[in-house]
Amino acid sequence: MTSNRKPRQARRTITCYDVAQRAGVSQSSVSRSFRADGVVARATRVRVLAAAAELGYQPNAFAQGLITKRSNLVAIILAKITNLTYPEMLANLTDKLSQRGMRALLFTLDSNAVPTDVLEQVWRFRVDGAIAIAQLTPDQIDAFADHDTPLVLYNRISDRPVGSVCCDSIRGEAMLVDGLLAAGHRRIGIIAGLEDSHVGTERLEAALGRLKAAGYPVAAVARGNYDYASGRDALRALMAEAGTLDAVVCANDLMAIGAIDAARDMGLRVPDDLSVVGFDGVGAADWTGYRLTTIRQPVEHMVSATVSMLFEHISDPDHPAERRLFMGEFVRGGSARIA
Amino acid sequence: MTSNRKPRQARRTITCYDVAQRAGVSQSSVSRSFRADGVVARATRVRVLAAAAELGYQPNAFAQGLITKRSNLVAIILAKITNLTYPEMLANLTDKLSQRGMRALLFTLDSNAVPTDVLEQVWRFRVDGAIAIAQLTPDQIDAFADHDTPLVLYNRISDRPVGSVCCDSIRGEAMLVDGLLAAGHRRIGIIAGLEDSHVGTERLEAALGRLKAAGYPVAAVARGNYDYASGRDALRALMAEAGTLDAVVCANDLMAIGAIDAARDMGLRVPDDLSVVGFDGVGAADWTGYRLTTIRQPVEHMVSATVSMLFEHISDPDHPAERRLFMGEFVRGGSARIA
DNA sequence: CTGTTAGCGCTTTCAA
DNA sequence: TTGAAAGCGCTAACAG
Repeated sequence: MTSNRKPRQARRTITCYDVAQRAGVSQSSVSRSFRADGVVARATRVRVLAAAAELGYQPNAFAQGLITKRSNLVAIILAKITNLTYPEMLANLTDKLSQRGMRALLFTLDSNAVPTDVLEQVWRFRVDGAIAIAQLTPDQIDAFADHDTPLVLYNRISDRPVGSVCCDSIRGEAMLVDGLLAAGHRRIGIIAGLEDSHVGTERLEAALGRLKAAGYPVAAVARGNYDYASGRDALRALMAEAGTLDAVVCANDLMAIGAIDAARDMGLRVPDDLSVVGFDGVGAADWTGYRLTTIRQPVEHMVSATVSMLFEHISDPDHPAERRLFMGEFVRGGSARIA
Repeated sequence: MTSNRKPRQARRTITCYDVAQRAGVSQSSVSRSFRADGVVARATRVRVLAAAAELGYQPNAFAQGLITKRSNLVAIILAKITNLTYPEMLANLTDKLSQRGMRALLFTLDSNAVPTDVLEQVWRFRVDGAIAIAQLTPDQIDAFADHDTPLVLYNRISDRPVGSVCCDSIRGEAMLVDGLLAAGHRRIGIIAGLEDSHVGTERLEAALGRLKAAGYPVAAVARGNYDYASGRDALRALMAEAGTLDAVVCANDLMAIGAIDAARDMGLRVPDDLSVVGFDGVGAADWTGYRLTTIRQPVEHMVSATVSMLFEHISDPDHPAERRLFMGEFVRGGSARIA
């Protein structure tokens, strides 16, 4: 009585030797047939590809990577995936990467900071490049240079020499604040983002500066963490502090939406009693319940730019670090009285 | 005059031989020191690790994978990333995977169907397992078996033997429909999802069946594609077709929110004039502007189950296919008159 | 406990 | 245009 257990690994892993044998060529011809630039007779390639198809052969990316020293992997280091503009961004990104033959190795982070063990994994996989949507320390950025790994920051900058693609917070906030002032708003509050985030501080500074320059300094400032509930809470705090307010400038759309709901809860009409503006242009900003006045980030273009920039660095390691700053699109919406 | 161009690759890639030399041990001792189960004298390991740290050495995952035949990679095949419950899910997923030493190789898809070239890449990278949040054909599922690659479906099922983790649409819809009926609703419309999606058909069937069984067949059905705008449009179509309606059952929250906004646009009060229920329990469902009555998927538990199941298959290839069905949580909300 | 040795599956000279 | 041969950086027997 023999056991019934069917043998594991009956189907031995198929290598290029199997294909070579079946096609009646050498193993190196198989290799050549699979590379676009491989020098092979057309007939040979056809025969090899046919044999490969019959066998269900796929080249082993690990063996390839080991010898060519190209992994065809790009690390995506993503903080706080809850931001509603990220899903769109991520899909776009993996799409653009795969168009260039690259796969996305995804790392998500709880916080904005990047733990060491994440970078350790990045090094182990010898990624060809990395895109960070998270805050890297200067040392960490230098580590990328040390590892000859091109890096591009998305909506972040650094004083280290590193490429970055951002949406212009300063001009965006300026448009918003100027519009509010021009429409006669005078007592303006701000719901700021986190202190440890680049856009957080930049958007706050921009709004503050613009208000001050106009001679109508900010009436009150509250901080949120970019989510809906924090926007709601921040609005209440703001009203409690300032007593009355004409308008509120929010560091992102989600908090702006929270602020609108809080204002309505307090019996305020938006925009009649209170104007609210956001930033980002997420999907929900368009909903008829909010029709948010905001700055829409040109996500597609920014992602394209990020990927192009990364590839420039991959193909030319001496390519100088560059910053690309995209202007956001003003979305009039209906949540603010703006001329 | 020598050129100033600093030599590329000055910093030759560091291998375990470099570490071995520096630590004064053999190369295999370096290898052992880096594996948790490696048999080495404590002192040796300390010396090796110190040398490695000084040199900035990290084991090459490709060389490791080539020889061990374990890539430590899990493919995540994700359709339609726009669904608002996915960001939460994705972050959760990569997190749980990395706790088990696995990295996420992310593939995003435009449609619900999975193109061949995506699977081709999955094979090339010899992933240790895969999680599909996308519709695979029976043949494609068989291909995973042929490649000895464990697979778990998330919120999808198949008649092929494959593991899956789902939220119970049938009992969820039943709770919703029963609640509506018990509260006296009689003319009930449905906004269904796409026909090619598993939850789409299942939720529709469940709601239809429950209504029919109760003796109050559906008043009207419209289809949407799960996004906000399609929910809005579907509600208008529904009202045009049915004339008047007590309640609308929507296949997901985003469409339910669109439906609420459309109803309000038509001057209907929710829930006084029209009850609206959704499904999923996304973040926006909680917003005070909507307070959606819905079924919340236990995303965290579902993700945990998915990852556990995947690892059971990875560690025991003979582990039988299993379906795990999680009950969603009824969220009373305020968008429906339910006892 | 440690070193030696033989590959993992592929790319890439180098000759033929 | 093709094949032979030498590794890429590592793991895993196998002796010692």
